[in-house]
Amino acid sequence: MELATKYSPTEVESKWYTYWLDHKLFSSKPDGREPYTIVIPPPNVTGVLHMGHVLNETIQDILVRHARMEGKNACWVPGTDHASIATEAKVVARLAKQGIKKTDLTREEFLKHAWDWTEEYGGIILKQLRRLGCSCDWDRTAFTMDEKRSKSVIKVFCDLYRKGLIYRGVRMVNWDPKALTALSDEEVIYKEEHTKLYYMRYYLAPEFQDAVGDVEEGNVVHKDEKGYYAVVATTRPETIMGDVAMCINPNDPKNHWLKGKKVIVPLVGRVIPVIEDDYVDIEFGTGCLKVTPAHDVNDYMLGEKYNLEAIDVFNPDGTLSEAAGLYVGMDRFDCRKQIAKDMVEAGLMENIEDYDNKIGCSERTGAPIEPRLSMQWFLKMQHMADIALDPVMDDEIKFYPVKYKNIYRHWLENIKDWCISRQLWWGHRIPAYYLPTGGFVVAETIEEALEQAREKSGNADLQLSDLKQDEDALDTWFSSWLWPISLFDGINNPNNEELNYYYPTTDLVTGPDIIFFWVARMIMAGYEYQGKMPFRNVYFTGIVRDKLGRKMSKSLGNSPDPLDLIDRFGADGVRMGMMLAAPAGNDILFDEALCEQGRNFCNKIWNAFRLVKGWPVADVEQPEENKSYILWMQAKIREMGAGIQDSFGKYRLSEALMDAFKLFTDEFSGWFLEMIKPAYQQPIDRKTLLDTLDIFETLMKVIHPFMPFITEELWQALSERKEGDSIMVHPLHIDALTEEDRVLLAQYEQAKQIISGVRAVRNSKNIAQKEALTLEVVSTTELPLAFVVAKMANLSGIQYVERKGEGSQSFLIGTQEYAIPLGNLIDTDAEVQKAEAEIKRLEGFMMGIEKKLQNERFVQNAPAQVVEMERKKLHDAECKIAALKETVAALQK
RNA sequence: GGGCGCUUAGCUCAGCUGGUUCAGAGCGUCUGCCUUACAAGCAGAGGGUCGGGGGUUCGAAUCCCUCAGCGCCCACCA
Repeated sequence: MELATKYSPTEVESKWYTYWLDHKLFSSKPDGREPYTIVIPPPNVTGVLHMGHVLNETIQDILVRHARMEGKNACWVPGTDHASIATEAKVVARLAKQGIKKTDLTREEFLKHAWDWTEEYGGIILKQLRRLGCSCDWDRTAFTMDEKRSKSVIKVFCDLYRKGLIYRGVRMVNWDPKALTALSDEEVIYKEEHTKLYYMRYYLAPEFQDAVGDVEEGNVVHKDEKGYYAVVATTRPETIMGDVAMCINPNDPKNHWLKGKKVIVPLVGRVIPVIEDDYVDIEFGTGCLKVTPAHDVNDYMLGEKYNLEAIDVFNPDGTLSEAAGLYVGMDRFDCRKQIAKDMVEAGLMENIEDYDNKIGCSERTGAPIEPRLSMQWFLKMQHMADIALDPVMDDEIKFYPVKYKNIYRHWLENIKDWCISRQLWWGHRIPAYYLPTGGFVVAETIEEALEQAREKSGNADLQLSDLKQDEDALDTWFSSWLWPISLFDGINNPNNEELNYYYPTTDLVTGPDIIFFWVARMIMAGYEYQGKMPFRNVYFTGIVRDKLGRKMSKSLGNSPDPLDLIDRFGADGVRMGMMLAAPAGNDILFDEALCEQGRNFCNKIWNAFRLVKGWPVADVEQPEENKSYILWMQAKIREMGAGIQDSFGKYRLSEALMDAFKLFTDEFSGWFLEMIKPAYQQPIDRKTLLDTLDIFETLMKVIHPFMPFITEELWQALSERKEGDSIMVHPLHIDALTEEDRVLLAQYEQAKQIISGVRAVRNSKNIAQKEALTLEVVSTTELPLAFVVAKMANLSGIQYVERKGEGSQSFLIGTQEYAIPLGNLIDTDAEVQKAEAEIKRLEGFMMGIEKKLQNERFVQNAPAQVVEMERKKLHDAECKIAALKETVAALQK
């Protein structure tokens, strides 16, 4: 059958993926083999595949398939994350389009919509992973909110509560006024913003106006016709309604005169005391700080310390509350403008300056965070940090690249308690139940809660309906942190067979952006609940950027659709394109041209296959040369195979791929196939063909982790295979390189250099490959691989001569001279010039070495072999110069 | 404001504990080839005083200091 000259991936890919699924080739069960386990970083259940996924999942698939080719029991567990904030926001937005407000729905009604949405869009991304070729054990597909995972989360919450690690309290938290929920510190992103610094006048209360009197040197006193006043600088004038004090540093000479005084909050008219605390930075602004305990963490701290009232002037949505008294109902930012305007008009604004400020924003909604006092649930983190730090610092868990160890340590050493409650419905509902008489109990089920409640209250008549469950849901990461355990049901069913076999998992592949959200917390949960690490290695990927280094974004339109790329270049091509650009830990500058290279490589493999399959076979004795070629190719595979294996061990996947690419393209296709290629219309002997097919098969296995589809296609076509058989269940064994291999490889290397030398002469003289040439070897020693050189350089003969003939163009490999008789094709002048230039260069080179060797300190201090090497270099250069001089002399005759 | 990392060919990067695997790879570029596997290919070639400056050393891309540029993480200066 005629095969097309171009490889077409589309049908091949869908054919084999279906085949793999039909024969459950990705499925894994505990057995006697060494396990290799990866749990997928669960993508958002409603997400769609983007380039970041392509990178991440390709790496995982390569690692999994590589482990499988090593004969390990590879298990890649897929799943999705309920992503509470993101999904709830999407559902809210969708309902809004239908004219439905979340507030008009009950919790149950809302959750019904959310589940509908999840079922409708959920799992799309998992389907897309199949297009990429991901070899996940799909029967294990999990969801962070499925029954087992939910039960695990609740169980862990109760356990931590019982251990006293979870507590409930009113704290200053990061409030997202758009999503209307509290966030953890990690969910706040600081953004540089150009804002204003407002200098506002706080007049002294009337009873202190006359008390100022004479002030000592160094005080900065403000006074106008309305009296004495202090100046406070703030970026947030809209919070003045919450001002309860003004604070100065006791050691600030310029504000000494304010000590013990009271001032009037501008516009508001409230009289507040001047307090003193050295928290205040003397250098900033005027050294006067307005204290708003309800709206700033530091002010809150001051409020606690000095027992000040906290006036919350905002509603949850960021509008001004009744408590503000002024501007009620206005948005906080509109209010800022308005208040500034009003204050200027009232003559209360001293000055307005431009100011660059960092604003904390919600990671999900982008809304500026409002520090807000509220009742929340927290997890104490010190204990968790204590158990999670050492394993990473001691390399029990290895990070690639290692630089993330430092970042990890810094975070753990400055850990703060984790706010785990979210004012959301989509998520795991907090298993706390409030009693009608006050207080609450925490239990895995409402029945247990009732029991506890009856005991706690001493009221045996309490009914289920008397209990009210906490309205809040848990932070999404409170379920993700259990993922490596909960996927094997290790929380509900401790010490089960699966858990004992697959846990700890082997590798985790993820982005450094979730090192605290997820990686660190999984390590905590791993040690807390299994007493063991959750994974042995963490491979941090880079961020996928466009080829100009810009982040991929919808607004820039620089983010290609992965499925479109797969359609155009094939999944194998896209995988290779992505990996070529992806050294570990570096950002990836993605360029479509790399996928083109991947596609071209597929085509190369395809055509090599066509060639090999097209040869007629003869049952004749295997020629000696062919034996040699095969021994060499096998040695080459052992040599480069070791390098590839080494790269895998260091997670340098782009290097492993590059080596596999070079092995196939240069060594196998460029050299080996050309060596064994029979003469025109001649058959190949059976033994050589079989050996070649065997080598081809080995190469397919080497490449398989990177390009699963084409390698399966060709592996299946290389010989008769049984139904259900696959390349992936035939492990790849590469023997270690032997001493004989090394000798043979060196000889072939030399032969290749001679061949390239001849080709270079051809090129410079425009001599076609078809035209056979004679090679003169200026030596009496025979070339060890003359037949290789003769075939590959198309030589009609090799002559061993004492000196090269007239009209021969020579070249040097090391110190050995070779020449090609060219008759009158030689451009004498040019050759002389070239030779003389080279002589000059070598003479300069020699001078440098001589100088070095004359330096006694060098000869004394440098290791003997280095000195010896220098002497050899000197000698070689002398030989080369001698040969070149002879050439010049001959040319000039 | 603290901490970390990066700067090597036109582009993307490799160069481990200083010395012939030290100046490399892939892509791109240039030249020549439609040679019966592949022009999505083959053969060959050019291209970098290893960010600047200083130091240590017999010897520095590699170690130290410093400057410049870029990037990341953390942090309550309102």
